[in-house]
Amino acid sequence: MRVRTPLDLGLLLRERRRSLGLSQQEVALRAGVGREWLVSAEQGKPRAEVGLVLRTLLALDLLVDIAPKAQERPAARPAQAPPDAVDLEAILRRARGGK
Amino acid sequence: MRVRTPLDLGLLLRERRRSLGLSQQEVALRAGVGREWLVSAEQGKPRAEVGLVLRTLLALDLLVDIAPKAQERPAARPAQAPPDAVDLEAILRRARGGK
DNA sequence: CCGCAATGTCGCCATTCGACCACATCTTGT
DNA sequence: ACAAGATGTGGTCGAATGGCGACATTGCGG
Repeated sequence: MRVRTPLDLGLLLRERRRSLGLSQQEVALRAGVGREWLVSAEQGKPRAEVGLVLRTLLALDLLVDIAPKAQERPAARPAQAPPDAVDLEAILRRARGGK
Repeated sequence: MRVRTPLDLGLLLRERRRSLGLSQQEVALRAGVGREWLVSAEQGKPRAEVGLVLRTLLALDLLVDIAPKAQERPAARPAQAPPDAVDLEAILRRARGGK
């Protein structure tokens, strides 16, 4: 599922927990968080700590994948090669500072 | 990229920002967070707020996908159909309480 | 060599978090 | 009807958050 907001996250958590037939108590225990925390997390609390969130997802056997948005539509082939489509500065900067 | 811990998240954020040739300042501005926050987020702060994290990912055009861990290896086809593979209770519970 | 932008730290401070306990509902099974 | 479990809510309390301003470094460009 695609997650864009804390709300999405909450719904996902709840649905997954249910589909596994677990109680909030059990999940909270496994994830090492308070039951009350889980309650608000499932309700989409935006200020929950990422650490706890990740632990919870893990406890539910959920994998998190993050990737760059697919390239903006190629628009049926670019007419002329965009002259300054590339940010030279950026590339150089990256090359220098690059790991 | 697969994200399992706040550390992974931090590295991802940093790498992505760099590959886009943006400064922390710019990203922070776009995401609506403090620059200092971004600094620690990129360093893997475990207690950062999910809300801010999601906003930042969005500001970097990153998509978050969460899905159940791939089924445990089918082990070359399960010998006999697992008698109690399904948790009846869970299913019932779900059916009742279901949205 | 100087200056500047980028990155990291630090302290201040009002706000909020998260664990825990107690209660209030609801639902379900007996 | 009653006991038991799940889920939500409210309050307490110590601890940490995130934004901001001020600096310290570093690296590069001119």
